Amino acid sequence: MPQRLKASLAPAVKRVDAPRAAKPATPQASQFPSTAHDVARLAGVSQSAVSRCFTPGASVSDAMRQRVQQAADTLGYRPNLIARSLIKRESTIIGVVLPDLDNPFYASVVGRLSSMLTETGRRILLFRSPATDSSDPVLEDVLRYRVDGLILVSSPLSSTFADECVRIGLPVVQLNRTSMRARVSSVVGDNVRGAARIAEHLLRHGHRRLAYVAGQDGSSTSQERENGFTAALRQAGLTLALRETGHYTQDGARAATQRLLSLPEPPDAIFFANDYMALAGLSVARHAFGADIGRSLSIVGFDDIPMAAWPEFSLATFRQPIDAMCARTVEIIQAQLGDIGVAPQRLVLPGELVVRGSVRGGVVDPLA
Amino acid sequence: MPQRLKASLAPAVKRVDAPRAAKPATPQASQFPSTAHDVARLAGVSQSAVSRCFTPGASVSDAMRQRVQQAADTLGYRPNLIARSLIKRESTIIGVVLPDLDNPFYASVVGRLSSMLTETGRRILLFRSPATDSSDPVLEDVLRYRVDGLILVSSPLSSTFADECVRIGLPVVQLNRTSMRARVSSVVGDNVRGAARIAEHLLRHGHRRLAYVAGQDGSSTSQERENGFTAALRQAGLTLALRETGHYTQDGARAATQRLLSLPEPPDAIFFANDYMALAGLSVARHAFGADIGRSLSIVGFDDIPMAAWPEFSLATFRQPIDAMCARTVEIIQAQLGDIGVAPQRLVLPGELVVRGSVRGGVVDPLA
DNA sequence: CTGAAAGCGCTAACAA
DNA sequence: TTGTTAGCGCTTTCAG
Repeated sequence: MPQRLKASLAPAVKRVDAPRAAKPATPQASQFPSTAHDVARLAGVSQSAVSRCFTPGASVSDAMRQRVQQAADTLGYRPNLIARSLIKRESTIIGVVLPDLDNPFYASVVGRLSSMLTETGRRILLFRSPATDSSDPVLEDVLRYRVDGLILVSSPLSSTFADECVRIGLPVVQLNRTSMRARVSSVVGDNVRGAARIAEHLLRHGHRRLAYVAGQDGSSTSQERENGFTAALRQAGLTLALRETGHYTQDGARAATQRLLSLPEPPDAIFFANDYMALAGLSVARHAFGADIGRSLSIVGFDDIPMAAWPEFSLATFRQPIDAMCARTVEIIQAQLGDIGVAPQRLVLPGELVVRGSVRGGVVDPLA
Repeated sequence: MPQRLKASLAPAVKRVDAPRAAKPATPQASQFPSTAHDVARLAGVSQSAVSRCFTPGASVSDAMRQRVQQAADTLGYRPNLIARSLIKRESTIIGVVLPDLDNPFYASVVGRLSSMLTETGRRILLFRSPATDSSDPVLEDVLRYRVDGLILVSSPLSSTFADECVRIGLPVVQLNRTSMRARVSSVVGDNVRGAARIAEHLLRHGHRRLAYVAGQDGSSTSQERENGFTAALRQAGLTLALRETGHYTQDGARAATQRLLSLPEPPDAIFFANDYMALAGLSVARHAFGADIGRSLSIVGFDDIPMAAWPEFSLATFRQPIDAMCARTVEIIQAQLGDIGVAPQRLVLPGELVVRGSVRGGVVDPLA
């Protein structure tokens, strides 16, 4: 609501109860939200009394509360949280930065975070981090809003920026990503172990020519999964045969799959850095290359998004404990909110290998 | 950043340049964001000069700009948008209310809205509307944040609340939903026509026992689609054979599909109120009932989310112009922001029937 | 219990 | 061009 008629500034002499800017004759026409002052005037009480009536633990007489309540109702008064946060130094809004809402995993994360944060009266202010560039400019922007906390979903964080957040006492949590250098809390699934479990399963079922489709180079998540995967291969005396990057997009995954399967010696198993890519890859492999998924070609993802379980895909994957991850994230924010300077936590939550029909040895859906 | 040490309030005598609250000895420990005042002091200029340096069109000398810039840099100063919005009466934040981020259509909408709004420096404050109850309590909450505009994605809006928004001059747009009574702008696809096109196609290909799986009763979108569908049937001398409600959820859609296909005389075609439900329904029909999709049973959705085109589903649908819908929505917000009291618009954007393999007469993917 | 007054960090007249 | 000043709407001492 920008262009409110500018009230002609009062002269140097202070005028208590100065009349507000002239309002249009028609009362229903563009008015503006009424203020505590308006309510106070109507109720014939002080403005601070009004404030108290809207403050949980304040001591107000019943009579006062009545008067104020009624005046507030007739004026449609709603406390201005912007003004409140200025003085309370607490905005009740949490900045959430994420790369992409099209990935169901992220969408689900945001939904859960929103629900959980709402329980303590907080809201999400949404920001998108650029896929490739540094997200520092975005974060710079977030800070201007004086958010109470910052959650970076799968988004990068420079250590200088992390330091800045520490300096100003802003709780920050990286979710589904970490930074080696940045001294901030993070909550991630057990990427190394999960990827190793996947590799072991693949090896156990006779796969020898394995490919990895990375997400974004530079993403800790993708790197850890790759590390866990290749480490397990190494342990078996093997190496990663092929490697592509899908940029965490479905287009990227399709292109990567196409390149892999067009090779003279294509892989006999592909591990994608997440389900979102794996689904796209699986689909292309099956329909564009006629691959016999789960037999001549095994496909595995990571996350266990709902669609992975659909019989159309029956995608083997490593389940991330998404609920727990979100819960822990919110808890860390709360904890740091209450007690500044608590040491940053780096949580690694266990997941679970989910073997399905897209890999050898997987349970084929009896209904398929 | 709540518990800044409360500065002991200054005595009645006004003290210019009053010292701030004592800061911890360790400068890197919990400090707080520096203010324009801090910068001014360090640079040896007035606080308003600092403000000017961060105001695009202000007249500031180069010397001044230099001094201030440097001081600001060393202090890591960032203008407090909360404070700014208080005086500018403009928060640069847009409230977005939506029921569910799990539906890819909504997720995509939010992503696009976010991108488009970001171009004019606005951010999204996210709210979830309850699926069933009135969303008025949520909206009540939104208003406390003094958002510059309000976008309701597929969410209900009472006329009393709509009036309230008009009264306070808040731009509101309903996206993918309308209210008969509420006097607010809305942007929707051509639900009636789209549904009619779907019915016509189905009838033309010999279907006679048609079912509709509604979204949410009370949702204008679901109702319009049903109306368009049944109207087209009526025109052909038919009526809707069966009707279920899927509550816009995949579980609901699966249950509805199960009920329909368990009937002694199951439908030969099912029209789901959106793709999100249709995909789930299609999957269940195929795998749990062995339905021959696109032959003995046709399935159609609405929206044309990306997955509908995947060969696994090849879901026939009516494409909603999601980009245009988001763009129009943002434009309306902008327009009302600039000129209060413009008449509410009710846009109905044309869509396009997308015939695919899930219906008779559909193109079967050659690669399938 | 209530009101007066100060001020959160900022912008915007206005005067110099 | 720059500094002074008066608030934006609210919370919070501090008196009474």
